Amino acid sequence: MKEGPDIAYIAALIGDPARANMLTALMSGKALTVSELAEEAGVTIQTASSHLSKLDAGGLLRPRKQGRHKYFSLASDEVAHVLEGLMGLAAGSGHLRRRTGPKDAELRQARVCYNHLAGDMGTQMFDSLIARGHLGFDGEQLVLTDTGAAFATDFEIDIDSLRKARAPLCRECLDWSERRSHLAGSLGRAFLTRFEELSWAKRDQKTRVVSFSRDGIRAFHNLFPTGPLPVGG
Amino acid sequence: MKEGPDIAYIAALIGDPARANMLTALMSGKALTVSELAEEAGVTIQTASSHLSKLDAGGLLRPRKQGRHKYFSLASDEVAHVLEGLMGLAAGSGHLRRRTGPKDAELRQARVCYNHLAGDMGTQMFDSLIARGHLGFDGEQLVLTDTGAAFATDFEIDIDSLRKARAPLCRECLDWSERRSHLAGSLGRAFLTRFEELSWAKRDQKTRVVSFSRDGIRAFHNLFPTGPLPVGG
DNA sequence: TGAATGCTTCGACTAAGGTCGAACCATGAA
DNA sequence: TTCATGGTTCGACCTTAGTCGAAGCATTCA
Repeated sequence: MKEGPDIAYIAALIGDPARANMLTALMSGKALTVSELAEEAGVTIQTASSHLSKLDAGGLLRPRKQGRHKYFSLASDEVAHVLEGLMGLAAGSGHLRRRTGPKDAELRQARVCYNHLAGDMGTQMFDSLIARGHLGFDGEQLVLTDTGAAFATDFEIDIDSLRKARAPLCRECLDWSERRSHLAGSLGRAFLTRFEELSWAKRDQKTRVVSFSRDGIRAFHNLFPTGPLPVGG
Repeated sequence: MKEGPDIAYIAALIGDPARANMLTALMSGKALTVSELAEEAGVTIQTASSHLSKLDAGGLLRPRKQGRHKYFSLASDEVAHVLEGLMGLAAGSGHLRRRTGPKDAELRQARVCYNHLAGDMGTQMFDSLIARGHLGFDGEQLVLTDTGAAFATDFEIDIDSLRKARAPLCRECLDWSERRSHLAGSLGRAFLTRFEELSWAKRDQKTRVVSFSRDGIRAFHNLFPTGPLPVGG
């Protein structure tokens, strides 16, 4: 009995535990099959199939058929963005899903948040970029400075083509585990991609954990120092 | 069975139609009593009370007692932001709640979106500010330019004190009815407040409709022209 | 053609939770 | 105190929808 978009319909879609698990899994940015998502959600394949068709009907997913597999990914950045926001609210109200096993600690250290780096290392990177003046705020809006553009270019990230794309270059993303910001947007993704290219880190396929090698960690801290600035730095 | 925040819990809270109606009503930014929210949601007071205590437990609301009334408002900007996002997804997937009555048209023209102006006039204002160079993008990040700051100051908006506050100055907000951007953030609110101060517009108490007077519309279009720019403009 | 794999559909069961009437508390006014 | 009003709590009802077994398509491979 009212005006406006049916927010309850979408929220109810996300509000089922099994479906929420699937969506969370898809936050990694990867496309997953029905059976993988069933496993992820802890339900049988039949139920998963039913859930996925509902999510699809709600426009939250993008399905693709390949042979006898059916792959699902999130429909858009907007969907991912809303999910991020919900995670923030859930973490804020102290509703963590569970705190079992070692995976949780790893997740807090470094994980993928829709293709960019989140967790402790994500916020470290963010803080360092801010401290060096590579990122700045214009009235709380996150912007890439000139030195920041040069820095990224040095790291072999093609800023110009990122700027041309429709997607936001840099966005601030609130980290649910740290309750602090990290870098999202196409630049955030580009950084993570470079880390993988350089074999500094690789993503776990199933858990969103990002594991850095020893050399990777060293190089990372070298590139994104967090200590006191050197004079003139 | 997983890591991370319990997104399903929050989404399920929003996912009930009655609760979603209440939250939508609170998007006006006003604090409402239990009975008002019950009316808004179309349920009895008992059920409303039960819903509200759940929403409160989930950290989505901020309750305040005054005498024998109990007022609820949204807990934070973050909550409003997530709700906006959900509206965008719902509108995008074509799930409008209903299209009855004249209210819907009025809502599309001008409405309140958590204290800033949305709808057709909201996007007009946004487009005009962009076209005049008062707002700009830094890699798709919305920023207020120097001329924009001067423009706002001329309109008797105290930019400096807005900048000092924690809240973002200007944010891009995707409009569910227009599928285009309008201006959110503290600057967006300041503009709407000025419109009311100048009696250009006033808000309907119950429906989020913002109705402009004839003079108000004229002044608005004068201030935010959308046609071709005058030479040298 | 047949077998195996991946996914969908159907139907029946079950549990969760939204709903309201009725009674109960709290505040404020007379 | 007594009454009226605003909210909350309790209990019973009942719809909704998540769940899985079983059967049915579709695709690939031998």
